[in-house]
Amino acid sequence: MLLAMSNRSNGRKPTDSEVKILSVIWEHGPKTVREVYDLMSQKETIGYTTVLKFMQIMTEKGLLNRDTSIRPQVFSAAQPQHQTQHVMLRDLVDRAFAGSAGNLALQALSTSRSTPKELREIRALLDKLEGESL
Amino acid sequence: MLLAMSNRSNGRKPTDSEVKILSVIWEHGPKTVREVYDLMSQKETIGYTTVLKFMQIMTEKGLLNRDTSIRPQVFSAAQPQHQTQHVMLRDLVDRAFAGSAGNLALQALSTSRSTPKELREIRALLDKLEGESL
DNA sequence: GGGATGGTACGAATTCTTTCGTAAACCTCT
DNA sequence: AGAGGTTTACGAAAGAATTCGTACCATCCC
Repeated sequence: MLLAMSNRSNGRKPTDSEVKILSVIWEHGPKTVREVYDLMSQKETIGYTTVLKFMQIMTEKGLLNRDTSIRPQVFSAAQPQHQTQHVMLRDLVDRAFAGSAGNLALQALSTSRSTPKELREIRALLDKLEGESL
Repeated sequence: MLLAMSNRSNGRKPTDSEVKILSVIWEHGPKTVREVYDLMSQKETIGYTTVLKFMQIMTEKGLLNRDTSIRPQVFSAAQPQHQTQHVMLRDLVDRAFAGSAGNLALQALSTSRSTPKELREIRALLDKLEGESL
């Protein structure tokens, strides 16, 4: 049986800004607002309270969890990275690739370099998928 | 040598609504506003003038071309489908997959069924890519 | 030609996203 | 305890994207 959706975020894809913040946390682990701000401002100009506001909104939406027991509050991703990626991928596949994930994968591989390791992993997955469909 | 970008659209990714309209035209070929509207309203509730407005904006942005010589004007995609897909893919890879297209492809394949034909094509592409990197 | 029908342009309201100022709350240090 | 610095909450402005009403224009048919 399915779990009721805990809040309005789960099915809905995060906005561009939300993904930027999630990326920081995915890469560096749970962080305070200031830490996220410091990391983000290396790459772009953004205000501290802007980052704060996003993280508050994301907490409301259920994209982030926060530990309010300690003082600079620490925020972590509420959903596993792969799950959020999956939501975004599905959205893109449906909207722009007529539902064909295979076609999307094909384009992704053909238009940008991948590492040999990734290529091996994909081949292994392919072996597995084709094995299943016999 | 490179062509100057004809307008502000080319590097910028289309909005969600714009992609919906592009998808219709990609799938069915050049269409009038009414035709696009008819196709879209099968799947969702949307007003005729809303669709019209989008198609006008998209024409300004250079996403669509229109033939004004005939009366119900016919709109066609100004960019090849794969190019627009590429822009969106790159955006997603950069924002949510830390730049790794291979990782994106892997997720796309593992989370949704692909047809045997697609799998064969991907394998062929893999062969080609790995051949190159020797 | 003139009214009916359908197409096109325009402008504006609405909603969602992004941005940040300001002030209140909290913590540290003396 | 209180000053000074940092963190958090709040609200609202600015900007984008979406939506549609209304009015103007073209075409078709009598």
